[in-house]
Amino acid sequence: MTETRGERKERTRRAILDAALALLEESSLVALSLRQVSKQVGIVPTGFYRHFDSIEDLGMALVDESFESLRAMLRDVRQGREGGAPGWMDIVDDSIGILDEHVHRQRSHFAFIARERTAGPPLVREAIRHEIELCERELATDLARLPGTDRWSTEDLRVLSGLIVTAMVAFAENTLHAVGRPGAEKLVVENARTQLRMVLVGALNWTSRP
Amino acid sequence: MTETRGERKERTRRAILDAALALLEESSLVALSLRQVSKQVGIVPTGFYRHFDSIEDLGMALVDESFESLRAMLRDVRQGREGGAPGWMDIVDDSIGILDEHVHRQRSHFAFIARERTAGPPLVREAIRHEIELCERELATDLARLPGTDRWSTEDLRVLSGLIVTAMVAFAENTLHAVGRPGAEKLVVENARTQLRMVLVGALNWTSRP
DNA sequence: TGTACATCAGTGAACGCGCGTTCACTGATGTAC
DNA sequence: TGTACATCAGTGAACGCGCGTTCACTGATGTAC
Repeated sequence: MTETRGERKERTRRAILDAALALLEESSLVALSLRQVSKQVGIVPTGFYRHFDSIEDLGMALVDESFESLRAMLRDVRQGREGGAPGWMDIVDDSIGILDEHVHRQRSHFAFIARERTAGPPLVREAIRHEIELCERELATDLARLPGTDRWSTEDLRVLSGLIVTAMVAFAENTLHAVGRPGAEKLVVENARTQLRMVLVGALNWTSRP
Repeated sequence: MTETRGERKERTRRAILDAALALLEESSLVALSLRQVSKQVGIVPTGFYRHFDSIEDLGMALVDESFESLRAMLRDVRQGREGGAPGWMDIVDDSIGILDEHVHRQRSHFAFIARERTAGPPLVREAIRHEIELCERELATDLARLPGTDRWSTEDLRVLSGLIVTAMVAFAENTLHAVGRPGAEKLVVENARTQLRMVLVGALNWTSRP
């Protein structure tokens, strides 16, 4: 034997998560059955319970790992910005490029979040909402560190972050919808780029009320 | 008899739509069963087929009537702007106020669209996407009529419309989430107001590339 | 190293339930004459 | 106005199916001595 019992169990767990992610590109958590997932994995339905209490429980695990990979991407975005002080517009272009690439590489994770954000079981919806709020907060902190934001109140920085995150969520959704149609994909990227530039022009000309 | 057969049929159809809307505040189309709806209406399951071919068909009818009422609201927004030339910021305040009121009055319609936009059956998703795109186009036309947009390319006007519509969709979703918590509701409105102002500051300082 | 026992991932049968859909029907409403 | 027939919204029984969950199980892996 080259594999311990724990490793084998982890492999099955992974297979369940992957099977669910694949099925969830077409369906939604609330319409996904434990038997569909088990069948896809190649285990008997009752075997599912060795790994998760319910489909909703599995959904929570998917939220965790989706945002783990998203956070890794956001670190990339920040890191790409360190050393050197590129212009605002370069930041926009780089960030959108990285997000675009990440959506393609983690397509099923983004499809999952986009869908369950509004349609998932209440606990899953709440977890996703919470994670997105954390992203907004982190973005606000980042923005506060950039030069030129001294005239901004903390409140306005958070509002701006909310706007940017909303636009980026929409960008990710549009990218998913355009996947496989190169012309459409390029248009979606251009669209997001311009939108973010518009928001930044607004930001640079903004002064928080006293 | 005071009611014709056609009137009675229409009344049942209306009851089915209303029952579905009520159930869909909690659930999603793909998890909604014909039997749940029939039970709520008080007819036998097979009676459903006299009015709709399937749950998906019922969903398409709900998309139609949701956007019909949304369009009525957008007419209000435009009308409120006629006669007199209020400042940009007044337009923002008025528009958000009207949208906010409408979301409250047609809560179930908005909840339906928010959910099925990403989670519905493919045909329903496509129909909603199409309707939202129409809204973007109409907004672009409206913006083109306003003074100060002469330096804008047609393309940039559409991109700006997309950004505004995205922000308004997010606003409607946030409002739904905040319903019943007055403090949160007020915050959501303030948030949307500020975001739209930021976008407009960006717009007023924007010049399309030659 | 060998043995005896414990753990536990995955099995397989069985259950009651809600599902969509079929079909033949009923009886009030509508229409033609 | 009265009669004979057509329409059709809603009924009710029946079907086969996939569902989540229970339970007792198997047999390979892990552990204690």
